[in-house]
Amino acid sequence: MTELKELLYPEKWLSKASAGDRVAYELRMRIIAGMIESGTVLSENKLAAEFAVSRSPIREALKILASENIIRLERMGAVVVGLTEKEYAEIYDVRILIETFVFERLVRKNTNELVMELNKTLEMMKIAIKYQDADEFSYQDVLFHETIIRSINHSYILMIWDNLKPVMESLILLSMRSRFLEKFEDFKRIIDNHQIYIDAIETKDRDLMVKSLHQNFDDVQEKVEDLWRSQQLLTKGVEPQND
Amino acid sequence: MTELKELLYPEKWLSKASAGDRVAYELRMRIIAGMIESGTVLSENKLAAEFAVSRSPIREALKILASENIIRLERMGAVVVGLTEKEYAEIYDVRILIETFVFERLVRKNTNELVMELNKTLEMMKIAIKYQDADEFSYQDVLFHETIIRSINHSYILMIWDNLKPVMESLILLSMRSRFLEKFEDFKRIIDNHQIYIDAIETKDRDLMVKSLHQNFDDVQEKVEDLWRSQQLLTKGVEPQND
DNA sequence: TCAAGTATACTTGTATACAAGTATTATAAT
DNA sequence: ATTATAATACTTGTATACAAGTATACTTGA
Repeated sequence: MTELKELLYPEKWLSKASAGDRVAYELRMRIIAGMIESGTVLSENKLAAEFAVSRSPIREALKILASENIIRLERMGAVVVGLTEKEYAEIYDVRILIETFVFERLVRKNTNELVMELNKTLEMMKIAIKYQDADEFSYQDVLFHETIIRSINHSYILMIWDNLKPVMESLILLSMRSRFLEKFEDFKRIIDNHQIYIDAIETKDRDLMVKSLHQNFDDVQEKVEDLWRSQQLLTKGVEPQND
Repeated sequence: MTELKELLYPEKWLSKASAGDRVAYELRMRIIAGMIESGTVLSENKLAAEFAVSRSPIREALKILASENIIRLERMGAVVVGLTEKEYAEIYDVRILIETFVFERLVRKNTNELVMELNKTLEMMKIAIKYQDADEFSYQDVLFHETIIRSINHSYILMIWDNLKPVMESLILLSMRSRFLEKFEDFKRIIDNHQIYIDAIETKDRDLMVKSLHQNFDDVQEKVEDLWRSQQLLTKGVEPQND
């Protein structure tokens, strides 16, 4: 059985996580990065051997990934679904959907506290760029959006975010890591765009918000499409499976 | 330990379900019906004894309910959150959100097949009323909306529905059961309203759709608020807990 | 009486064992 | 050679055991 070599997911983010969560985080990264091909059938026993844990945490991890639509639990084995262009577009849809919903709530609220919090996070992002820390940058980027979503105190919108967040986080991590190597100049634009988002919230300017929201997603999307294209080369023979 | 007396969730819907799923379905019904008060701390061991199964399926059930926001998994014990007026409004929000999204997709598609399917389901609902079968009526009602949502083939919108559906199903079941006893005349209006929904899809009339959608939710909401009021009397001392 | 420490009865997370079911492969009969 | 049947090597779901951690109650000391 293959030993667990290198972790894609930042280890320091897992300090308090259970074995099941660790496996879920790591498997998710591998699937989204294309290291595990679409269509692969995962066996609980094999995974348990590979990750050197028992079946209990593996089952937990598979349940989590299934709820995120990354794998499909079938009678025999968990089938990797992965993210095709279709899924990227769908994630995009849902993000637009919930963030515009949140914005509609925000325009009727006092956003001073939120704006302060977002400014803080934005400063953190700048520091992360300065020290070329892609993981820290990704963390703050995800936190930025989560802060906005949490601010309206809507448990069912938060539920949607909770389901989407792990996949988003993985996408952003992979996107930012490669960008720090290849397209470092992108980050100025990303920072600017987040500033526009803050301004939109502060001035309650819907149009500005939508503009920056789309730009923001395109920033991740663009890189992600590259990612997907390179995946496609690896997995060109695999049949896309739909229900 | 208390033996499992009477099941709130229809047994025949559980034919293929695992023990964990059964427990989840039943616990969900009890929580939503107010039989288990908000704030109650559930113990895995006690539940295992009560449902006469081991801790494994209980853990599975608690994970499911936590992902639906019905309970909160804490360090010691699972705390019942339940549904207050706030949560009802939030569920309503999300339903409006996803069904309007779905409708926007539908206006650009051929909906002949869907409309036929919906007509079939509507006929089923009429039969269920004729034979005063509240559970069957609820089943078809939930199916009606699920059919619409599935029709656009959007896995991430479906993901949201999958998370919302069990709670919706429970709400509708409870609502319809009491209505069959008390307000039988409501059903004509409900049927009419579903017909309007179908017409809206057929003619791709946005305004008609929104109108019927809101009416449809109000139909459940109304009864549900009664339910909540009666719950409130039972649990008036319990502090509502928010994070 | 009250504070501090200790014992105990919980809790969760993980490992392991087993039963029941399902594919796959091998064997036997035509 | 092909089909039917039986053996096997998987699979999942559930029960149980155990370790480590946490709250509660109890005891001991002043």
